[in-house]
Amino acid sequence: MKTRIKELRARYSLTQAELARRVGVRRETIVFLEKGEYNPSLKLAVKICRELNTPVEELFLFEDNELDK
Amino acid sequence: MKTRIKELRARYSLTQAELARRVGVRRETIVFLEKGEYNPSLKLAVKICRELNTPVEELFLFEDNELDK
DNA sequence: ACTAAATGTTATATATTTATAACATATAGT
DNA sequence: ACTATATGTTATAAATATATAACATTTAGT
Repeated sequence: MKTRIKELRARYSLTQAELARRVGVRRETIVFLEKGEYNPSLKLAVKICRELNTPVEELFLFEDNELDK
Repeated sequence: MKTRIKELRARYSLTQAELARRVGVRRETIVFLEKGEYNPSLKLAVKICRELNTPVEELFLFEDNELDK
């Protein structure tokens, strides 16, 4: 999974720490998410989307073969 | 969290078992999701959305106070 | 070059999702 | 009423997200 969190976060001049604080997780969690190293809960994903004013499908990008099985 | 999975699933005449099969989880997982009893992974949420031709934000409905903290 | 702040890394613990299995109830067709 | 299929329930195990803490590296400002 790829994500545009880092890009959007920069656009709003938010630090990882500040974004983490706003959505109620640890900064390390944001680091892992930005690296695409894990698959957040839907609730966390939606919270981040709201902070970054971006729809879920635009912030989190799945390759096609990642979704079918 | 509320969800319209059950409603949309009915619209497409899919059983829980068939939807589960298509998105690669157990039927029980669909049951729990339809009851809003848990917060799926983003990947699972997106898979279900694709099967039901519905954007994430329309299939999974969070109360406002559920997201801010 | 120094400093402070931001970002990245790693290891371990805890919480929550998901799998599995077995059974119970409901619904529809005959 | 019987049967098959769909849905719901419960308990336990396994997998994975997230928390926590401590430290390392990078970046920006002075």
